[in-house]
Amino acid sequence: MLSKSSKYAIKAVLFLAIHSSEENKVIVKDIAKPTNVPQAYIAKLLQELVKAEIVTSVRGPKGGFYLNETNLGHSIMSIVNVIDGEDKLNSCMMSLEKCNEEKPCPLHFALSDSKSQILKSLRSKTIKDVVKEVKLGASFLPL
Amino acid sequence: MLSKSSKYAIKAVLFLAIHSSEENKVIVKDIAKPTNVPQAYIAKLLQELVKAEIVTSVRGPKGGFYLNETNLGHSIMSIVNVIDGEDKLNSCMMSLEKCNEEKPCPLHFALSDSKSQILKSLRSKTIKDVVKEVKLGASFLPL
DNA sequence: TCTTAAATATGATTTTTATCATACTATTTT
DNA sequence: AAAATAGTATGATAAAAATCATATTTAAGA
Ligand code: FES
Ligand code: FES
Repeated sequence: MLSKSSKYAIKAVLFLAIHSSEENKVIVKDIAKPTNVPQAYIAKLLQELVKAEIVTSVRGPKGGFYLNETNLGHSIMSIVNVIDGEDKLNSCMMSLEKCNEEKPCPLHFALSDSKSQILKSLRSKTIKDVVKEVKLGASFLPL
Repeated sequence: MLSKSSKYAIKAVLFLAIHSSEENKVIVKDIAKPTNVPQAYIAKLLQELVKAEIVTSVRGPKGGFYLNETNLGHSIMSIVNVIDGEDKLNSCMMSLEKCNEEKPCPLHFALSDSKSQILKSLRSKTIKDVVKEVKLGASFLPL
């Protein structure tokens, strides 16, 4: 479904969304431990996210990572796109060049609707949206 | 989503379902080419499927692979289970031990319904069902 | 300005997945 | 019985994904 890397990235971003701010930056070590992701690995993923401007970083002492308002507006999908590439999730379940209604593969009708819904959901849900749910206690950050 | 191996396996099984019978066995070479899967690789996958009794094989000259009536009754999910293992598809999108309603991860509500539908669909659809659709011209085998 | 604490860049290693190769076994045909 | 044709078993290699390691850069603070 999602690569391990994408899952890690989402966990880290959501963790930051909840626990960080410009005045309250978080260093990799303090992201890695609670999210239960190998430190050096999440560091690398964070670098990609910084380049994609999904998270903000500051170097040096008192530095660390946080999400600013713009960052918070990004969709969950955008995280996946940065880490796994644009259309990893989008592709046909049976390796047709492109999944289409004119020449659907045998699994197309069984799966395509649900898959579209998943994509739609990931595209429309922003980091901020998800944080709101977590803060309301409707869902929980896994470790 | 599905591993390459699972996709290959599904393609091969559907190909057999459509083009083979006990009187009309198909040899690996003639599965590999039209399905566009490396021959030695599909051979290996087929062995697993034979062991799992999802396809039938006969050795020696005039031998090959085919699907009998029992084989045709298996679900698409059973193919995936044999190749990728039982709960690769089943797992939480954020690596919670087990995906559950009591302690849902932040993506649970966004995705869980659609995912359940996909699973349900893969579990309920038999090889025979899919073949029927293809024979009616409702869908097509990809290469 | 020097030390220190942080991210960043780069690349090596390990693990997993996919692929390739080859020797072996079973069955048919001659 | 021998030869030929099929799958089967096993393992080697290659490619990709995940993990680990380390040197470099940046900025704060003494
Ligand atoms: S054509 Fe294969 S999933 Fe759409
Ligand atoms: S708890 Fe994560 S998808 Fe259900």
